[in-house]
Amino acid sequence: MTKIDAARLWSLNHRLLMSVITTVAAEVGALGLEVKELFVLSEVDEHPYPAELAVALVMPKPTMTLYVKRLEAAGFLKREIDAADLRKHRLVVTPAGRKVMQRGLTLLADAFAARLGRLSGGEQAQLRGLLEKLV
Amino acid sequence: MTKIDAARLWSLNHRLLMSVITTVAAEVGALGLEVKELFVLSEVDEHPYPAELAVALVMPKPTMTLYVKRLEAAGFLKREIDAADLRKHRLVVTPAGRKVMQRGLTLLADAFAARLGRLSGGEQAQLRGLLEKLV
DNA sequence: TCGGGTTAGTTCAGGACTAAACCAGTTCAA
DNA sequence: TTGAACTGGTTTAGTCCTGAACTAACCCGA
Repeated sequence: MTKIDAARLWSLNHRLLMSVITTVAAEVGALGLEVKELFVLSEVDEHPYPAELAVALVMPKPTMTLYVKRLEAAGFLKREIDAADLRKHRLVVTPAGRKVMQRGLTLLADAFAARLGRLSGGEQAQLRGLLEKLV
Repeated sequence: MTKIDAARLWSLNHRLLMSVITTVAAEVGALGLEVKELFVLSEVDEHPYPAELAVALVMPKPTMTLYVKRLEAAGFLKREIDAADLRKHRLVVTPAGRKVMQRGLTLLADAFAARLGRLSGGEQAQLRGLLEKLV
């Protein structure tokens, strides 16, 4: 694979993602959160602190502060002070948050699945395996 | 593949792209353009009008106006009025623009290739085939 | 040849994002 | 047990981006 081909590949991938985001934006918005907020919410279980989330999702800390604040205001998230380290804000997804999260992820997955539908089951598994090696 | 798995797959992919962007941002910036500007520039040959570019790259028209303006100011792009339709601005990549574009794409491709290096040649070909079916 | 509907591109105002600076709590060497 | 260096998180201030509204040019039917 030549270098320019790799760039082309990258570009293809980027366009795919942007396109999927814009198609679900309206429906996800109806749930009361933005697509990016949905991504944050969906990683809280795995990375329950803002700083960890920022690293995991490749975004600056102040941005994460903002998202957490919004999600908390919307009642999708709660903060608790970590007894072991008083600087840390342990994040907990509320029941309402969990419900919205699952609906949102379903919407997103449906839109992506509409694209994935062009692939066979075996190909989907392949793709997953390849991406996991890359990240 | 369940619905949540599809969302997970999407998330993996997104993270990969963001991560690659941030790693090349500094080097590409040294060339005198932003990563997103590079993407615009690289599609000008194929889509020589701002409106077409906006659709192709999945971004709003006002944003495209801004990028074209910057690229033009930097001397990487020229506008010509289309004789057949006076509303249209036909875009032409200048020699300087072409040089920067190739260097930028190489940087991007190298960064992506560094990730791709984790895959065998056969796997890379697989990935390419899968993504092309998806877009 | 008029005029309603459409498209290309821009402007502007307001919202989204983030770099820099900051405060508070933790850690650890002296 | 200090205090210097570090980490978690927020605030501020300013930049970047985009939805809405606009102008100019095109198209086409009556």
